[in-house]
Amino acid sequence: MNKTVLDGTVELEQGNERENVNRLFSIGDLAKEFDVTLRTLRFYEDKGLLNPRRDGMTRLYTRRDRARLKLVLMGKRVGFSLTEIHRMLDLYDLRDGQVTQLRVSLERFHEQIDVLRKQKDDIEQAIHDLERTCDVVAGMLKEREKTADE
Amino acid sequence: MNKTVLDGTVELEQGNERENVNRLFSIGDLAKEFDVTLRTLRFYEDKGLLNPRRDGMTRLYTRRDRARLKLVLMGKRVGFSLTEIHRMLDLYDLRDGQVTQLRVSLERFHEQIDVLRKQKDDIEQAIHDLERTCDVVAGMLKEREKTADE
DNA sequence: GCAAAAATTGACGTTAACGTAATGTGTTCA
DNA sequence: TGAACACATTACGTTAACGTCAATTTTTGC
Repeated sequence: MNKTVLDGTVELEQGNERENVNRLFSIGDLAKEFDVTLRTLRFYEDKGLLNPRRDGMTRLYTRRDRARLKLVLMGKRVGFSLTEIHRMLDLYDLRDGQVTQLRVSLERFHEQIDVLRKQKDDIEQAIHDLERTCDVVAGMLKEREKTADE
Repeated sequence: MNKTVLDGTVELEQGNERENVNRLFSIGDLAKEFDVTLRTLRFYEDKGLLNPRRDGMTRLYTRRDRARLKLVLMGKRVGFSLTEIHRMLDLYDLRDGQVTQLRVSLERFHEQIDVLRKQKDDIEQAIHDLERTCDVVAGMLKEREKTADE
């Protein structure tokens, strides 16, 4: 069986590299891997999106933290705010159960899809307008060049 | 022949309501018509997006100002920043220009179209991602409901 | 001719998502 | 052993696009 999808990615459970499962990441590791700054990671922690362990003062990120980070970045890519992402992560964390929670987040996703679709339509409209404008300008150019030639 | 497209809208030239062509709008008129606040209109002016005449202190918006406002709001709708909109308005204003100017603005338009196309692609990608996620969550829901029934 | 409605100009406030010092601690390694 | 790193905290700065008073005029309706 696969590991839970809600950790961000579907990964096959395999026995090899057993150590790797418990691997810990430094803040720099994650920063490099996901191309974000240290500040960003600390900021996300501040906002409750991540909560790595500590070795003294130093942050130690587990594989689970890494997965959450992936989700955060994915959420951002598709246009969610950090606050929205936070709520969704909370939902994910209630993974021992509630069907209703899953329903809620599913609905959210669909709403967001609608938003994106509308944005897409608007952009298509804008492209269309600009193309038409281009036609007009091109026409003007032709005329100018013609009368200039005569 | 139609009025220039570069005013933002193509409107048929008709003789009726001759006065209407020179009609002036108060700041409140436009605010109501486009559902923006007075602050917004003054802000846009501050940013050089609009420049209504004055009757003493009071702003008077011409039909042209109104058309520009339309463009601004349309630009915002499709996700442009005010700065980008500003640049585009500048281009629109080059309409009595020389051939070379026309060429330049034509090129800018094409660049802008490319930008829009890329944005559109990004959004489409995001939509796909979200749809896939929806599938996954929907699948989980099915499972939960099933095991709950047993 | 006067109160109410509409406009005016400041100027500080707000939210999101970090950036950017400034300063300090702990480890490494040539 | 000391210069270079990686990490830490604190805290003010930034950008966009307005919101929100406040304190005054101006304009309009009756």
